[in-house]
Amino acid sequence: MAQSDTVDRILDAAEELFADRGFSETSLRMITSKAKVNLAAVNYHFGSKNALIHAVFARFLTPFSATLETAFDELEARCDGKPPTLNQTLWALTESAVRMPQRNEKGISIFMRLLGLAYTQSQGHLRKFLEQEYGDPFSRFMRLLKEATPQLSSVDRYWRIQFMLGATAFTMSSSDALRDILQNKLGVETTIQEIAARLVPFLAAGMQAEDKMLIPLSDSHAPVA
Amino acid sequence: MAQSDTVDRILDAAEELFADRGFSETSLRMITSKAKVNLAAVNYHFGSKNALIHAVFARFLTPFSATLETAFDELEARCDGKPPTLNQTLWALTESAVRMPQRNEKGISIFMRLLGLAYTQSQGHLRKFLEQEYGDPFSRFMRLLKEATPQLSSVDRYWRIQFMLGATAFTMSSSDALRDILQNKLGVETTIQEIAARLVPFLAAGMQAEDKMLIPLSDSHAPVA
DNA sequence: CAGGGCTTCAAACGTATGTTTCAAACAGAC
DNA sequence: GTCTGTTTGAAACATACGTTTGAAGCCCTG
Repeated sequence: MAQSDTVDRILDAAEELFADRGFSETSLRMITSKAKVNLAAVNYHFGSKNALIHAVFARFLTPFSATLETAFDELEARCDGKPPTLNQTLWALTESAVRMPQRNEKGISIFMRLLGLAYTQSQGHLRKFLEQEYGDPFSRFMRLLKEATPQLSSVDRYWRIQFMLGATAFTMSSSDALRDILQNKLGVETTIQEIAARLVPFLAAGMQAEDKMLIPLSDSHAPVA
Repeated sequence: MAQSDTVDRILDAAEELFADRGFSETSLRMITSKAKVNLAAVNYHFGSKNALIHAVFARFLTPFSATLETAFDELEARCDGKPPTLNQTLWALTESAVRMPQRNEKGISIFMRLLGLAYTQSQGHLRKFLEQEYGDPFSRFMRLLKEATPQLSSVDRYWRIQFMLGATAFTMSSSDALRDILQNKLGVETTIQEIAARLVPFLAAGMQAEDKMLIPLSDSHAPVA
């Protein structure tokens, strides 16, 4: 450790605590004591708690978005001209995520949980930050999805993308807990790769569902009270 | 207003603020000032902030779980003997939710968001409360899902249920924001009923997806770093 | 109208938070 | 070794929080 590793220790501790407890519920004192650094170190190195949150995301998202862009480049080159299929697009994303160099065994699942929290907790500053810094690869992914599902109307596609995001973020964000439950109930071990292998076909099938299911909701029974 | 409506005003304000900002991010002072009641009223009427959170959930969930049990009763009666199909089960749940008497125009979507938050934010006390008070209808729903998908292995079913929960909780939990985006981008209004009408076929299709997609993830490219 | 149980109110309490301060410790260059 | 800029340290700051207090107000019964 030629130069101080204070910054990394703070990031490690913050990442884990944020993932476990959310942003507002994690205090700087928890972070600094877990990281075994002085309380003031966060404000010294990052400026503020919000800036620390941004840094936690940036440490993962910056290399990830680069990997993702490369994967999309390769995919589009391989398909030259023709738009990639839905499955190809989803797998490009999934593989990029799974193949990211991971800091520890928790790796990707911690980060999925953080992404889920970012989407869920209102935290306006985070939303703005992510949009600003990583809007491009996201837009590109959206464009690929659009080209892969030309049969869908814009509105249908929009909602189904939200459903995919939800299933993914939610599952990955609690995958540790879910894996534990599965382990206890059915005695089965599950890797994050296996979860992805189950998730992608689920998403693809939902995305390509045929019917819109226009059964009127409000008229099928007499209204209540 | 024969007797004071303080309790209801607090519940209304809390419900909306919790849905907008989350639990930790909503202070009692925000709630009481929005409800135009004294700060101490919350602790007087409910005992604590956590108890207020429980009360907000109970006000909706108690009648809802009753409605849901009835819907399941009717469904099982209609199918006498044979297990209800996946679509029937999902629609029984959805209709019960949509047909709940609603306090205002936001109605169900506020509550969906709250349910999503309950699942997402760690809030141990809430988890415990919900499990204890409303675990039965939830277990019944799970049993129906199991009987409706006998072709799935326990493990597959387990994960796909998680995917469904995720898509639902996530979408509902941010449905206001999503609707706003849709409104701005495509100029489309969307009701919660329409979202449900799009979500259910997505879930059903995903739940019944054929293949397990056993493409090995790690071998399709050279590993990174 | 007098009394008593609810309910409201303003104020304060203790605690926890994010942030700032400023002196001490440290590093590398000369 | 001394100096300079960077990093750490203990302590304090101001603020916001959930909760408690005790007096005042209210409404109904007798």
